[in-house]
Amino acid sequence: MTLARDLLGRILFYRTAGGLLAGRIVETEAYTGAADPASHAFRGPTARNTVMFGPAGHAYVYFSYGMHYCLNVTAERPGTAGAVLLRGLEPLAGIDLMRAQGDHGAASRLLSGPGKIGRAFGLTLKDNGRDFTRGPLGISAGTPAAADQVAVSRRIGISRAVDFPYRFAVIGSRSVSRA
DNA sequence: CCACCGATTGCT
DNA sequence: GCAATCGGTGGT
Repeated sequence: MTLARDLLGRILFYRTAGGLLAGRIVETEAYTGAADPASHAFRGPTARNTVMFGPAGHAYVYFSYGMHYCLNVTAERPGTAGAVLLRGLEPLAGIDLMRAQGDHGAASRLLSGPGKIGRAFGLTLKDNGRDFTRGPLGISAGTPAAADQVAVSRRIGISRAVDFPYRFAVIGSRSVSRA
């Protein structure tokens, strides 16, 4: 849970063949396990959510609505499910490469949503399970968001556990998926 | 094997 | 407000 808040302000990067892609994390959501009906891990381990039950600091990527790939950072120790969905980032590097994926909107909106992050970064299931401390995907320190810059609210797009205050966003950022 | 439905997005 | 699009999941 604390990871979701702590990731705000940090830098997600991806070293691709074409160049470096990077963005400042400004919106996240926490998902846990058996105590969280909205989590993919709620009903226990399955082929899809295996990574959520593994060690912290790995990428849990899932295919959504038949067309989007969404990225999470695992948050707990082996055996305990937990992940943080990255929902919004402010583009920092590789904006031209992100646009090459087909989104030609304003730069500040290229990564304003979990599906958009997957699209701009070219994420697929090949990225599922990647270690953020090793390999092309990583997270660097950045400048952590101050407590008074963080808004806590309900998660978006779920139908169960709708009142859990597990969404964290940097106040005022134009790269947050929605107000 | 089959039917349901979603941690979304973009257009009407 | 709603269609697009399809694999994961759970029940028959």
